[in-house]
Parts: sequence; C-alpha cells; structure tokens
Amino acid sequence: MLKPVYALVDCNNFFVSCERVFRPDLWDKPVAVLSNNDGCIVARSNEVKALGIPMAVPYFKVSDVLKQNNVTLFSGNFQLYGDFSQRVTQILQQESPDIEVYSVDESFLEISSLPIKDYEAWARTLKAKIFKWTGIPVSIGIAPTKTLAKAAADFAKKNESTEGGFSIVGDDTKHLELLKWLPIGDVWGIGWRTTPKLQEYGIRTAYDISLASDTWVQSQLNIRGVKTAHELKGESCYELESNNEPQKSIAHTRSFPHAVRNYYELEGAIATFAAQTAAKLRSQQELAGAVMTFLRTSKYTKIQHSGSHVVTLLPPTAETGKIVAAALEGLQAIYDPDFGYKKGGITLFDLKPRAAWQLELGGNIADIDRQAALMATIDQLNNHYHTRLVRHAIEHTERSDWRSRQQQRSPNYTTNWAELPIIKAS
DNA sequence: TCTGGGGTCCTAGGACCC
DNA sequence: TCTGGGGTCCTAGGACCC
Repeated sequence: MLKPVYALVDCNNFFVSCERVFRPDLWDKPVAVLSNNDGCIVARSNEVKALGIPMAVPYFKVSDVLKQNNVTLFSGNFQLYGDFSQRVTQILQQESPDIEVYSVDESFLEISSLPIKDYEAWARTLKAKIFKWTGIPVSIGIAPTKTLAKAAADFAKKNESTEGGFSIVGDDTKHLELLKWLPIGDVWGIGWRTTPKLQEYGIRTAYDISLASDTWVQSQLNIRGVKTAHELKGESCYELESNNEPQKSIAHTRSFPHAVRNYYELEGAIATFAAQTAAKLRSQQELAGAVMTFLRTSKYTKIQHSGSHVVTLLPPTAETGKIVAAALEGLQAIYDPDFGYKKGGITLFDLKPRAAWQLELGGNIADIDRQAALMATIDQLNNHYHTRLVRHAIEHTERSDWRSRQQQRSPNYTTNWAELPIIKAS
C-alpha cells in the first residue's frame, strides 16, 4: 500500500478572480466582493489585502478606505462563481478520479498512484492548464496529509518563488520549514477561539503544537485537535471524503436589510426560504423528515431575542406545499410581535433518499407520483427560466423589507443567455 | 429523607471550515 | 443607517433508567 499523497488545489481570491475574467481591465487593480445585503467583504484581491482589509469585515467599517483607494466592488454573484467552480472541478476530475471537492474554491486530490516524477513541476503544469481553460489562478500544495497539503498551498500562495506549487513529499527539511513558517492560527482546524488560548502557552506555530503531547492537546482542544497535531507531523488521520455522501441538512437563511416586525413580511420570507430548500431537496432526490424555522434579532443590539421551532414531517416529503406549511407552523410558534427580526431562515434535516423511502413505506404511491410530477414540472420551468417563475402565492416577492440589497452585482455572464458578454468589433 | 454509580440518549451551544 | 451564508462535528449537561 502506497503512502497517500494529497494535493490541495486552491483558487486564489476566488470570487475576485471570477469577476476579473470578464473585466481584464481590473487584473492589476484592487477589487473586493461583498456578501449578501452588501454586508461584508467576502473576497479580496491581493491589492485589497495589502491595504489591511480583513476577511469578512463589515463593509461600512471600511467603506472610506475602499473609496480612497479606488477599490472596485461587486455584490456577490454566487451563481457565476458556482459555474466557475464546476469548470475548475471538471479539469481536476480529468487529472485524478480520487478527488474531494472540499468547497467552492478548493479540492483535494489523492495522487500517490499517478505517474508523477516531480510534484512541483506537475503542479505548475496543472496550474497553467486551469488558468488557460478558465482564467482562474490557483495555488497547489502537496504533502502526505490533508492538513499539511493545506499549509503547503498556503505557502505556495504567499511565496512567489514557488510559482504556485509547493511540495514537501519526501523532504524533511521542507516539512520542517513549513511547520515553522505557519502561524498557529492559520493551521487548518485551529480557529479564532483556540488560537489565543494556545498562544498563552507559548504555542505560536504549527511546529510548536507538533511537539505537544497527545494528552495535553486533548485536554486543551478535543479529539480533532489531537488529529490535527498528528497530521502536522505527517501522519495521515483524515482520508479523502467522497462527495457521494448524502448531505445531512439543507438550510436557507438570510439577514434582512432592516429589522422586520410585520408578520406578513416574515411569512413571505419564510415561505420563500422553505420553497427554495424544497426545490434543492428535490434536485438531490431526497425527502426531509423535519423542518426547523428560526428568527433572531440583530446580534449587535442590546436587546437579544431568538427562537427556533422544529416541525416533524411525517411521512417525510419533498413537496413544497407541505414544507412551506410546516415552516409557517414553526413561524407561528416563535413569532413575537414585540421584536424586530434581523435574520431568519429554515433548515431541513433528517434527510433520506427518495427511492429508499418509497420502497420502505409505500403509502399512496399514485398520490406521491402525482405530486412528484407536479413538483418536477415546476422545477423544470423554474430551472429553464433561471428564476422562481412558478411559486406559491404566499411567497410574496413584491418589494418587501426582507429582500436583500444587491447594488453592484455583475451580470450572469455564463449562466443566463440574456446576460452573455457582448464583444464589439471596432 | 438521604444516599450512590453507571449507562444511554437527546439537545443546545460552541467551534470550526470556506 | 449599514455587521454573510451553508455546512459538519464535538462536548457538556440534562433526563431517564436500573
């Protein structure tokens, strides 16, 4: 059995890079992408990082600095980014069938069985191909564990001399160099909460924690912390995860641009969220066994209030009508007119594959099939028109307080015919 | 009324990731 | 005025049982 070799392919400044594909004029200019509601910064070009703008900072806190430095802003166009993500993934799938799509902008490959002589040369070739075919720059880290591969990709991204590819496989010197270079807070699995705690004990780098004993790490962190430390030493604890594993929950939550007190408004929002999750559920051929509705006031005000309520779906279902009804039942249970709500959402859980359930419980098959056909038709229409053309009346979508702001969204260049870029001959 | 230990199961909240 | 969204996993603590 070969020792595993993991490659992490990480798209640089992903959302910014997607926007730049269609705006080459911005290639070397400062660019940032905003979250929903244009609330936070969720992607920054190197130029913006150099200004000291941190990740996920609220936009209003840095709007002055951004203006002074002529930063071009985009509202998040997540449909566009999803499309680019798929294009990059397709290229990686050709490279190796052993792939885990870890997030929208990162994938792990297991490459020990590939005939590669020089891992860094391989990485640079792959990087060039991805850039040529999609316009997205990537960094690639190669190591005997996933945690080290993440660190190596980080190193590649921040050190130009690597030309975007860094491998520590079979090289103890580079392994050690990487550990000593990596700040403890940048280790995969060590977050903002535990970083200061570890620093108090003098643990400042990945190297420091790789020296700590299992019992000590377990007592300060948890079992995952122990695994992380082992992975840093080069002992693989996390395998490639297949993307075939079914999801455990589906959520749709939104912050509202203003506090919403009106029940009718909240009803429209919750119904819309429920319908959206139901459509996603169906696209995955699954049924939900429960739906949770939640509301909360702003996290940043004195008065705090939140509530959630779970409604069981028996039998499990993927029908929009039933899921919306259950979500609204939850809403009624938690709604309190004394509060203005800033955020709300729904989560579907106890998910099960549709096929398995039908065999197991039977039920009225004819009725289920009729409903399924109706849902399929609605999904087809909505998918075709890339909009929620057909919907329940209660999902009122007229101008409402809860609708997100998106003031600077770029066109859906690649997923909507109407927004295709136009090249003018001159 | 006081005194237990040990086991399981469930849930809420926390921490982490991108 | 303005502070993201969608996930997973782990743990502590409560409820319950014997």
